[in-house]
Amino acid sequence: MPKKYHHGDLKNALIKAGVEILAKEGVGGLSLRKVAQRAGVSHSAPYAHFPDKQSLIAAISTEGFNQLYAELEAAISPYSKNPKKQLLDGVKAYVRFAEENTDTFKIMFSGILEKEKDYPTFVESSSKTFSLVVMVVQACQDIGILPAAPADLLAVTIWGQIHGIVSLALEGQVSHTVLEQYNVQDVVSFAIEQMLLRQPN
Amino acid sequence: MPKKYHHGDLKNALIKAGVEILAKEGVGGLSLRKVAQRAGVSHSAPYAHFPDKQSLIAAISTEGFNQLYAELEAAISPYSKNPKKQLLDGVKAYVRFAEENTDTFKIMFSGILEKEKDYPTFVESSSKTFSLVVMVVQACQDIGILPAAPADLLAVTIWGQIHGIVSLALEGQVSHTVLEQYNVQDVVSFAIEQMLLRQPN
DNA sequence: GACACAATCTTGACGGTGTCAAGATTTTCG
DNA sequence: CGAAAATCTTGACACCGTCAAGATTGTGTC
Repeated sequence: MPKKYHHGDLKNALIKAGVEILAKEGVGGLSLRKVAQRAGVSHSAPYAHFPDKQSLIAAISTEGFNQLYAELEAAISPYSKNPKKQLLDGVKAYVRFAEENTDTFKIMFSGILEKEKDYPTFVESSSKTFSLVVMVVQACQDIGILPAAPADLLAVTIWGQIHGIVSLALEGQVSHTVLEQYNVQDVVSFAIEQMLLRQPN
Repeated sequence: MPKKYHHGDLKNALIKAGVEILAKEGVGGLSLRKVAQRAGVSHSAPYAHFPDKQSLIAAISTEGFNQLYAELEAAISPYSKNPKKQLLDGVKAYVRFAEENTDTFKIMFSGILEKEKDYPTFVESSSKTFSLVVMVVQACQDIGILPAAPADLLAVTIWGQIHGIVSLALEGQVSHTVLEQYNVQDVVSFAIEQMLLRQPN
């Protein structure tokens, strides 16, 4: 429980302010000075907690991955005995997260953060999330609805597919021919069904 | 053939300068003023040809899509009687383009351009490229190596998959578990093979 | 409890950025 | 040839990330 001591616990307030600005003004509107102002401190107060803007972005992205992890976890955990539902619901949760947090999603995946591997907590949050995907994929392989293959390789394939469709849709790259008839969730559901093996029942 | 009249044909020189800066300094290093300087004109000369920075970015992205289209076309056209090879080689060309033009690729797909639909030539170039994918997918369906489904829907699925894997890899999001053992081309090839139907021979 | 030290925050400055207005120069065209 | 339009320069503005110097507040030690 962080108590206020000087002005409050800035670090987190700055991250929160960043997320809010991101949601309100988009990636282009995110500046250190605006974040500082929204947190009620002067323009270079953030430098007591983040060495530069990239660092703040890394923190916001990390927060995003933590939230994504939590939502995936929540979508998956009720069905530990039903891997197929885990896969379908997990994917739905992923799409929902991207749609509801468009700009956080962008900042997490669109290369705005330039040297990801310099931020260990970011790397950890992101690979923890990936390991969730691997687990579900593995469970699906065990019951024979996904083909036999290295689980991490297959996981990249599946995650990549969902991620790619969502990204293209977010970019408005898909709209004309397809998205007028289907929405993103539908396209993604279709994609996953294509990957599932026919059950030999 | 654009002749020099005042200082040369700026518009194109600016686009070219932009691509070069992009390749040399990355997305973060791209500024209107640097572009102008590299083209040998003063800092606000670009405003005679582009209303704002977004417009220049749109032009660079459009150029990128034209190049991508050309490379896909070149990879595909020799095999008009072999859709499977068209699909595999097209995908390889896509990955190669992303790897060789990392930052142009980013600018094309990473939401840096904020209102794509305001730039008709951009929309046209991008959807022309998409239509190539649809064509190949349709040809593959005709010979029964891809499942029956609306061609554009299936095309989004496949393009999305390739695009997602490439994006995640470019972001360094995949490295730890997978990319140490496989490279991007391998992962993508694996993904495509998963989608192909077993021939009933 | 006092005091030195460290953490936190403010103020002010620097160069770089996108954009606009005013004016200079050049091309185009009637 | 001359007027009008296109092109480019100069200069200014607000905003940005970042740094240095100093003020303020909390922490740990005797």
